Amino acid sequence: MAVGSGSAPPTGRPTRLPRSARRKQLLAAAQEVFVAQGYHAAAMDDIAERAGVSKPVLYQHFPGKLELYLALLDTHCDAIVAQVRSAMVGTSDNKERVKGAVQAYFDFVDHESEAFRLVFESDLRNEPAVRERVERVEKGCIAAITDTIISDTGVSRAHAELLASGLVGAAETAAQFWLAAGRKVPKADAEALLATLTWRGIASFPLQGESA
Amino acid sequence: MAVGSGSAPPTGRPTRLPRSARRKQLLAAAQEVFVAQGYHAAAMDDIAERAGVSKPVLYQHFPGKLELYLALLDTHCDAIVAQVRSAMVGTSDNKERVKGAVQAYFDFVDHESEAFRLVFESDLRNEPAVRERVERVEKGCIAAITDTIISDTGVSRAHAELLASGLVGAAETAAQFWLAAGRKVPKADAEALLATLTWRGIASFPLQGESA
DNA sequence: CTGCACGCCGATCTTGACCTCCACGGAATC
DNA sequence: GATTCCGTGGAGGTCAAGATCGGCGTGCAG
Repeated sequence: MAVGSGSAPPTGRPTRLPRSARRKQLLAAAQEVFVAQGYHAAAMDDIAERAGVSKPVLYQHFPGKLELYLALLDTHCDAIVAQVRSAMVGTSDNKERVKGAVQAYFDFVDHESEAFRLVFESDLRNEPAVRERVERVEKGCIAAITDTIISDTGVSRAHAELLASGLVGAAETAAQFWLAAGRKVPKADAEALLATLTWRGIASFPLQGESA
Repeated sequence: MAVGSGSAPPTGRPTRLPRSARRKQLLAAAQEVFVAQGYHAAAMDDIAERAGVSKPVLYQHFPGKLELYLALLDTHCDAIVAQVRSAMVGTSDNKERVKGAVQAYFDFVDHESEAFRLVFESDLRNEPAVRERVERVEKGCIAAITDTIISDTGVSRAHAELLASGLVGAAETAAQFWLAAGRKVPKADAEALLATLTWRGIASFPLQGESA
């Protein structure tokens, strides 16, 4: 959208650009198209046109469609995992941890570009490279929460993983639903609601341990 | 796999079949391939070969690849919604309702054919017809739970929907994770664990504010 | 016994999308 | 101010996959 020296006119000056800026612009255009159309429906022609350049330029920056998609994916995969991890290590108050993790999912989904669709709604999970990334995100988030659950409750790893996956699923699905429903509920309220739901669910599990 | 009169030999007599049986066999073969490979990666050749017939027969039974997929999808979409609905109306004990809904998801996922992937992991959400089906499942399950939440807690519809989406997401994600992890935990234990988690989460909502 | 009808298969066509080749235009240099 | 160079643009090749036509063999009616 925002190209350094204004948007590319349909026809006129071909706007020469330094390589780095061009690449960033191509990534932005690709993200818009991939998010809007999905991987398969998105054509390289569309991406090139969206960026205001021709296809060869695209292929001078990325070897192929898959690599372009993976570059985008990698950009966002780290973000959500890092946020959840940071929510875990940022405090020792478990209630705050839950709140932080829920907020991480809502922030991720609330990002204007809707880039979360690349991760949560990818139509390329069969591709091993994509599958690996997506699973790493899910596993990473679950693992972070799992460790916290284990060390604070003492339940078995298998059970802790199941609980963690449940919490992750709640946050993820609710965040997506909140967005799909048009943000009818204020973001802070939605986050608080989900945080309360998940916190009440998990809080009593420290059986004989701390009671909040 | 099991064809009425034994498996189709690689070469021999081409096993003539009545139309109805042939259709069911084609649907079964298509389901296996779609589940294993996803929609895009699945080729009509693969499906035909899996069924032991040639492509023209496939097109004599279904107008195209999309219609074949939709036929499969319709078969399974109703199942999960009906199960969740039945869990809601089958009792007035909310704890049992939660247990029943969780069990519905685990049963759905535990079905041998792994047909749940057609609904939960479809790589064709861009297709409006598919999108409509999948969203109807999600919306339907959420709606069923939402109504129960509203009538038993009195929270606003928007908030109840968010809570319901959270519960649905927890059950769905946990069930899938449980399966992906290789059923390490006995099914009944996993169901009980998730039922406890979600029940504890939702149980104290009646008459309670959100800021604990 | 013989002609007929029907379901099935091998081989083919076509579309559409990813990925490269020949002409043009501005910028730096002497 | 002319030349050379490099990046851009439109037109085309290739290939995979969905969709389809003439031949064949089997079982049945007459």
